[in-house]
Amino acid sequence: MMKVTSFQTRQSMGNKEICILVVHDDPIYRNIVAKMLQYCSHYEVLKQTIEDALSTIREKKDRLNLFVTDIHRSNTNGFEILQYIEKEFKLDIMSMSPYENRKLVPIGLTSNGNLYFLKSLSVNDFKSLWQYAYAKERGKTTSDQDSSLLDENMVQASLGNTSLFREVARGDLKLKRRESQETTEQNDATSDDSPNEKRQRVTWTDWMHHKFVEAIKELGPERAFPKKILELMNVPGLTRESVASHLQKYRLGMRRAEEAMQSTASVFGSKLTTQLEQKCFSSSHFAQNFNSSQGHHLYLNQLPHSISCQPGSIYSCLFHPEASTSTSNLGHEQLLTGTYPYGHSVSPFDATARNTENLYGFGTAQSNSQTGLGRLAQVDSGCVPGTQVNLNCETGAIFPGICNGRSSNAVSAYVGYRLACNGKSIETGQMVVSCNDVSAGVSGSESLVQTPLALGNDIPQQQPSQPPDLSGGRDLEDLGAEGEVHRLLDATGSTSPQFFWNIDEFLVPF
DNA sequence: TCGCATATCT
DNA sequence: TAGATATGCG
Repeated sequence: MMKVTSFQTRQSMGNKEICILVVHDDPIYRNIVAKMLQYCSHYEVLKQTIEDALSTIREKKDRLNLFVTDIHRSNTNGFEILQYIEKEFKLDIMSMSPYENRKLVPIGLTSNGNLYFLKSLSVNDFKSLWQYAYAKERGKTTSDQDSSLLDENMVQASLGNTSLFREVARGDLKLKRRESQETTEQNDATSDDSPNEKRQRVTWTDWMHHKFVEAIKELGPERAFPKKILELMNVPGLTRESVASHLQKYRLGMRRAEEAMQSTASVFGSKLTTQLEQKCFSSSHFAQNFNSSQGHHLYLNQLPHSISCQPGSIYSCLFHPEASTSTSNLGHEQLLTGTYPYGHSVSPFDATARNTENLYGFGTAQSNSQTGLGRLAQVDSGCVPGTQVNLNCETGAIFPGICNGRSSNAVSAYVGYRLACNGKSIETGQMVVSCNDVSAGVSGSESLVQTPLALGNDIPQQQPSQPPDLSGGRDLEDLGAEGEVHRLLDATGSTSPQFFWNIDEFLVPF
């Protein structure tokens, strides 16, 4: 696959340079966007108000490759402008919205082959924009094949958190692929066009890996050979060698996973889980909470970091409500695990449903799946190795003390956590969880607000002490499961990041 | 053509 | 620098 760098671009394009026009009424925003584009692409970037832009477009029509604007414009209707420019000048348009309004996506994408960003552009988006312009330009002059792959690279690189855009863009890509495939069917995409040239490095995007996994599923593990996978994947330009290489890595990951699962199962599955469960279930508060039809449960949506996801790895998270105000009965330390399948984060609850499908089964009792306690789950086979996955741990009944608090005051707790991968600590930290009185019978009144880190004043004064330093990656086995629990129980105080969470958004009734 | 070891790249 | 990807060989 063609990997675009500015050097290559300049070479391949000869004297022709990319020209991008940024149009925005706000001069500050205009300057920022233009500067970013210039910084990332080194190509000519013009910045103008819409009034000037129209004449510029007329003037430089042949040189312009990309038109960047904002559909939320104060004075003018952004969509009308898009339509006008597209019709008149047949330009590629990149539109964006500062608001995450999904309803606007289809409108933003009505233009032919355009991009739409749900949110304002990020640095990564900028880095990709000029590649898009380049790919488009190149598509005009050369075969569609490379540019279609480039398009996807760009899409991948520019995604950020805009998952909806990902879907839409991919749909668009698929269409393009189909079209280009029809026209280039005769050309064998896997053959080298120039024998002595080094093969371009393939970037295995989420999308490609997904197809790869789908192909393996279809063929079955025994018959999943590179050639067959390649055929099923049907990705122009992809070679059998690349697939073979990817398959090798994939199998290696699976093998490691199996081993890890076995060793981790023995540690977590028996000793630690049992011990913790006994503690939790012996608590009357916990039982009350658990039996409540309202099910007051706090969910920590996203731990304050993401992890590098490996297929088959088992991630676990041990929580410890460290301290609280007004509310007694904290101190349940519980083991919680999450499952992180392809492209998503799912809760332990989801994992139950998915377990039979594409996750490796992992022995958990029914009670576990309901509470989220003691669950161990595995990254499913479709997980893209090395991708950053947001940990999305639901703590479920982790904080029964808080949830069943009798106090009319807001309550909060410091929660220490230790993340482990395959039994090995990968991070420790803590966060603050707080909510209003949610004593029995009151539901939905929880009000946790995610607070920017900078607002230090909003962080309750009561400071826990230092959490244990487990960052050295010691094995659970080294410490012994019991020892590990005690270390966490000792966790106190820190200046590390603290978070509030809006649990209303994440409350899921049983 | 496959799978593995290892080189190369990023 | 490690992890991702390419390459060479039986």
